[in-house]
Amino acid sequence: MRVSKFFLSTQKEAPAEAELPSHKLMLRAGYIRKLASGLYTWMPLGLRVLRKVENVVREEMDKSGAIELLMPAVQPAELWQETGRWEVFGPQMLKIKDRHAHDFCFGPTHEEVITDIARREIKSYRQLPVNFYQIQTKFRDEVRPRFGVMRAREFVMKDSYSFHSSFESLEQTYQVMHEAYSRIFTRLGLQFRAVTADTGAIGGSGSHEFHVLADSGEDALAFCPNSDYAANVELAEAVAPSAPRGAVGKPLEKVVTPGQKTIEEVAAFLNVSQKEVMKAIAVVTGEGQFVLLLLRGDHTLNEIKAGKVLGEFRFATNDEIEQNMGCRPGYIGPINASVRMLFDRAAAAMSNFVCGANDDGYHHTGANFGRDVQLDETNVHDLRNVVSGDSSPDGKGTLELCRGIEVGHIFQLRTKYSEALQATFLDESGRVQVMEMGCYGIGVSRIVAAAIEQNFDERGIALPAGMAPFAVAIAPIGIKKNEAVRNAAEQLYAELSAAGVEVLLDDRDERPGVMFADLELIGIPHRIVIGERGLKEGMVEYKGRKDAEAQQVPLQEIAKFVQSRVCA
RNA sequence: CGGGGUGUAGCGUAGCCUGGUAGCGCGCCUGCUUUGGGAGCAGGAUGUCGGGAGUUCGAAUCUCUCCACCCCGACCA
Repeated sequence: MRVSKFFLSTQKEAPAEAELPSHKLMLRAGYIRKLASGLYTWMPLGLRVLRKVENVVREEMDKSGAIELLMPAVQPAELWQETGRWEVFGPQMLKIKDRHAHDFCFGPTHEEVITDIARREIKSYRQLPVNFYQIQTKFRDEVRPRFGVMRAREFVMKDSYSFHSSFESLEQTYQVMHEAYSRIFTRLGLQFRAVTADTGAIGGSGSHEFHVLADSGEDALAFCPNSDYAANVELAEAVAPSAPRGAVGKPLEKVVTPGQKTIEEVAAFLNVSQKEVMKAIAVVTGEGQFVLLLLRGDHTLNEIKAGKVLGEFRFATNDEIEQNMGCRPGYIGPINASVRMLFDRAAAAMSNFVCGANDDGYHHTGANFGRDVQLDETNVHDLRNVVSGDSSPDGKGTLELCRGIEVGHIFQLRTKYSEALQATFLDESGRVQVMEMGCYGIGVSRIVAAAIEQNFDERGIALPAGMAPFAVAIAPIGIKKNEAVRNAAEQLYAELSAAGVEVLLDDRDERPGVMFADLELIGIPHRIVIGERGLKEGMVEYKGRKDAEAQQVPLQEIAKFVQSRVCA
């Protein structure tokens, strides 16, 4: 491709709207342009990158035995009503009406449609297992789209759905997909980690998320460096402290703590560590029950874990706290509280601790279970987020935390959708059985942003070879004026093109600095500079995008030289 | 949806407090010069100052209102 025949649109300064490096760079490099919040045009350059990702995904899916199809983006309400998700999915689903006022949605996902296909097409165990996939545009009306295509409303997703005659078969395909996903992210040159994940509302027995590791990631991940334990912090188990609870050593005292409401303030005021303060969080369940959740002061509540114990819940309002506790938030505590209380495992192991006295402006010190607070073991649960240094649930060391961008998620759906939509088949003995299902998603467009988040420097995008928009760029200096330069550039361009290398010839006759800056910004992995100076010696210059220094290569050898690097 | 913030040329911004001719850098167009790290000189084009209403002799500036966008929280690939 010649730059003069292509469409580059680079900018020196990033629009003020962008925050993340990947978002800024994608805008500056002309990969994407925003149409509206969460809606982006993939410009020619960015589209090439998106297609690279799609192709790797497609190849590996095909290799794994999955079969590609393409479902409509617009789906009728009836199907969603059958599974009950028309209401459940909520405002995240873009609902539309056609000219006959019939309800449709722009598909946020395709379980309903594919299960409808399965129930119509699959009659016999002989047709199972089967794994369908598509690469397609989804729309989810995100509460807060952000970070460019990282969390867009319209995005490209690879979604696949497998159908099985038995759970064992589902587990097998699940494993195959796990391996296929690992190959995909490896081939794309990404640092990633697979973690066990919360299945959320989808349910089922197993779920893994694939995360591209990046400090800007929205998810916190816990992993054990000594074993293969890795889990989303949403799910990672905080095991009970191994040390037994300390002995009662102090008398209970009520101390004045005027204006000291937060754990930080109270700990500093009383000159104790936050670990010695008990945190009380007031919530109200879906049934309207007021509940106090007790955690160690330095820990944070894991709302998903709490939800598993309580069901639906929300944080209590200040008025509700005053009504139930007789004091303002900031001073609530477990002593003499006549409300339901749930203790985190670590909180239950505290002794001689500080807690709110349920009296405005007062806390207790020297509080202890048994003497001051009755502890029923059935009220002790894992309620908190794990922190770095916690024991690994597999007992093989301590946990570390890192951040990740979720780019893939695989689920064992079991029969949730097949049952609702009556996707059944006849087994070997002629009995009607409900199909087992798995589903597997990859955020294709998100991968582009995540990859840039992991591969950039102060000069711009430095994508791994497998994703770069072009493999090689030729930058001839003074192409219009200098015939030798022009000929050498044209010849090399023809030679590399003929060899099947994706090569970009910068024939704009720009100044060197402009070409270099653009080629580095847009993320071309290999650059060949052809100038009058070197040409006199029969040399051209090669520089890898991540190299510190350029090197001189004889013109005669440069094609082979660069090809070996492109393929490497 | 709650909280915070921003809207001035394609991009980045000054001006707003204290009302009076809308400015700068980059980019764009023309010409000449220049060609190994975002060139120089000269000339030029581009603004419903987010929309509407109000106050005022006069509004980018003050008031109200709507809208859009961004950031922080609950969802997800």
